[in-house]
Amino acid sequence: MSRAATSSDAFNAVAEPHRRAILDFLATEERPVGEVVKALRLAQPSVSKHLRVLREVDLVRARRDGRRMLYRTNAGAIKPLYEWAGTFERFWAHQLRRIKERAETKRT
Amino acid sequence: MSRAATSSDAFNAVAEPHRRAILDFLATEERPVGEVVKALRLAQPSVSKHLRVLREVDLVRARRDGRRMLYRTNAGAIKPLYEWAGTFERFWAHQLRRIKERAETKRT
DNA sequence: TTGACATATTCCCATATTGGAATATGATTC
DNA sequence: GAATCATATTCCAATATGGGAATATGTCAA
Repeated sequence: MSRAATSSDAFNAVAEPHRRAILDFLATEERPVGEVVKALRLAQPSVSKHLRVLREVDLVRARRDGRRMLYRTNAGAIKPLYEWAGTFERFWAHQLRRIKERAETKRT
Repeated sequence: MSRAATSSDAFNAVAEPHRRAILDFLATEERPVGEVVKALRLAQPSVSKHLRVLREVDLVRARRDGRRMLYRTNAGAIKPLYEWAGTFERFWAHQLRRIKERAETKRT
């Protein structure tokens, strides 16, 4: 084994800037692939591939609509990420406090 | 150009599970590399490499203490991630509401 | 200075990843 | 069924990544 087992999880999926853009774009309403292509100015296969990655970790969901596929962001799948990051909130709050205190001390 | 320019940002850095573990471990207090090695049971060079990546995006900070280097998580650098994820909060809230409403409807 | 300890870097390998081009699949309409 | 539209998949090339082993660098102690 030469690399960590492909942890295809939400963290991995959102590491790619284009994929974050896609999630943003599909957050408000479902849209066909073609619109993502136009909006993000990416090649169609590229978009399909990103959507596949996102779908595999349930960050987007899809349904067929005639010849089109409608995708939308499944915001719930972003929550774990939000929660992980949130566990650090108290630390950055402390940091701010410390900085403030240091400023006070200097001024005094 | 065959790959997206190495977007070495916080999103990328935290995509790696070991690096998230390191951030968790270094969140409460600064510690030398050796302790990270022991705690996470990784090889020392591996840890040094991960720390380098984390340091390059300011997710950890380091200072020398004699022969040791003391690292600690810079929680503030996680904030952008938290905020990006947070922009989806209202969507997952809506989803929950929708699900609840659907349940109500069925029951009625 | 030498030796020991702590950490960082380099080299190599295997695998993963992204984009582009070409092609395949699915669904609709005629 | 044939043509067409929309999307997905495959193949390829270039590059990135992580682990392991070996080695380099930096710091302290004697």
